[in-house]
Amino acid sequence: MQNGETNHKSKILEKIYHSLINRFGFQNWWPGETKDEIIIGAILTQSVSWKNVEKAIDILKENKLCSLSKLKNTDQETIASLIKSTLYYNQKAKKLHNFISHLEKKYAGKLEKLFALDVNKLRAELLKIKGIGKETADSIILYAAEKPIFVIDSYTKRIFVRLGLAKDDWNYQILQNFFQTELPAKTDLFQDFHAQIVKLAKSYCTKKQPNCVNCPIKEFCDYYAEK
DNA sequence: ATCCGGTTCC
DNA sequence: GGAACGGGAT
Repeated sequence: MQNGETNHKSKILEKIYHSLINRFGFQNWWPGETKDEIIIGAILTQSVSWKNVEKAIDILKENKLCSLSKLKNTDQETIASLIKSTLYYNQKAKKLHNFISHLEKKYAGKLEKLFALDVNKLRAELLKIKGIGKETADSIILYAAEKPIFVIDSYTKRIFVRLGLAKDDWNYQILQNFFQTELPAKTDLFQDFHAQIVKLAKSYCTKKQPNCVNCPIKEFCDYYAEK
């Protein structure tokens, strides 16, 4: 049985999530896209907005190159030239190749083989690839492999520090443990919760001049209470 | 702590 | 036209 404190936080998280859903509706993230596209998107979106990524994905699609097998046979310079909109295009072209060659070497190029690993092994495996950090690994696991792991990003940290549920010095791992301790390990829930967080961060809980008055979860928020 | 180096918002 | 955006490697 859980102690009172843990149970209390679970309840608050649950209320927060339902308030978000009530305002924004269920966020159907990465619907209808292939696993390849999700992985490519997860790498390309590092440190840039999704707008930049969409442009690059569209161009890759126009060139019939938006799959891992196609990118495998495309040289880095060509890939880089097509994904210019994602800022660090040379690095990212290399990262895409790193992912693909790791998959080739250890999993016969088959995602199903890689994704057959359990969550922890899969994460460790992804983190071996140069260019795949925690957030990218977890995004791939949650949205492409469809296994329950809670994705942390700077939005998550900003929101939950403002709420008063997290401390400013919590690192990625501590933050992730917090969510995974307090929430049931459901893929659907983790996928949508993260999407709701992104939605809130962009629409209300912005870095500068957040729109607290109209925020759907202001009633739970220390930051709002202190204003 | 700095590099990477396009796009968006003011 | 300049700041802000913000993940990963080193």
